[in-house]
Amino acid sequence: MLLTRASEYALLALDIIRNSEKPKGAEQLSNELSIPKSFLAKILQGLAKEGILESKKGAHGGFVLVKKSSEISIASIVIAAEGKTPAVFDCSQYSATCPNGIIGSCTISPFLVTFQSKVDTFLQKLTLEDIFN
Amino acid sequence: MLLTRASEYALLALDIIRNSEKPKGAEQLSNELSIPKSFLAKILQGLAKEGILESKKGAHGGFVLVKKSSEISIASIVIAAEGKTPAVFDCSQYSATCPNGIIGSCTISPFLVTFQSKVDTFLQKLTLEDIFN
DNA sequence: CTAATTAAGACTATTTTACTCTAATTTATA
DNA sequence: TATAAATTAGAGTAAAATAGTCTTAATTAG
Repeated sequence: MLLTRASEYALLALDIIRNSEKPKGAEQLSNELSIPKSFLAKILQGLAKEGILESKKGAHGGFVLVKKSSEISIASIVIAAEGKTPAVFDCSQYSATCPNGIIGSCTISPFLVTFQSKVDTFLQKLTLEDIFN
Repeated sequence: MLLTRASEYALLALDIIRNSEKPKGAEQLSNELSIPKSFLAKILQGLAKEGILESKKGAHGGFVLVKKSSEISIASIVIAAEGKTPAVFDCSQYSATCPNGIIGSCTISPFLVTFQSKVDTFLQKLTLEDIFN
């Protein structure tokens, strides 16, 4: 799977947050979505670090969107949620056992690069607004 | 990751097989590629079951291509190697814990369907010949 | 002050991936 | 026909990634 539950939860939460006037707390979101609170909280922290959400601490705190939905790419959300770009196939993690010995120089490398860039482009062009309208 | 090592090994092996006149054995392929023999053998068995390779048992046996490179889609190879279509995000495996309760009816479903179909189309249109030429 | 909330990070459980191992079957060829 | 070279099938295992939990600290509205 290219995406994990982190991306799923991030997108589901962002859809609620963008439709809310007031900050939404992690607990409230986890209840509305029926997903684990501590896991969601961590994902939301990641989105805040990447500047997608603003987090407000303390009573009546929570998370709010920083930018307009149309200015937030799905790529940026997924990267923030997963902690890395979603990889079609990650050669680098196998560097020690790469059959060819040299990452990026094997016969399938051109295919992988093309495939990855198709995925990247698709996610970069799509915005939060696009997918919920 | 969308693809696993099974797809990587399948593609690397197919590139050698298609350039060979005689059947190529699993052992020979695993030596040439420096990848584990028993794992590769299992992957090749999968390709044979799906009709991508023909397997010849016994002495001087091995694997040969059944069709022309230009008639073998990357999609069919990956499905044979992985045992399933590579999924962008697999809701069904989470059916018990789907936040929405009903698979395929949540707010992100349209996005996932579109994304998946982009990936499927890309892999279906590409052939073995395409990626090695 | 205090209750509500996020922040950070260590920890754990579950699932998937990436294999291995063994025993059986098939077949070219000597 | 015996034998060595090969695939076949399936159970088993080790390592890594995923999907969480838990605890403690920091912040802030009222």
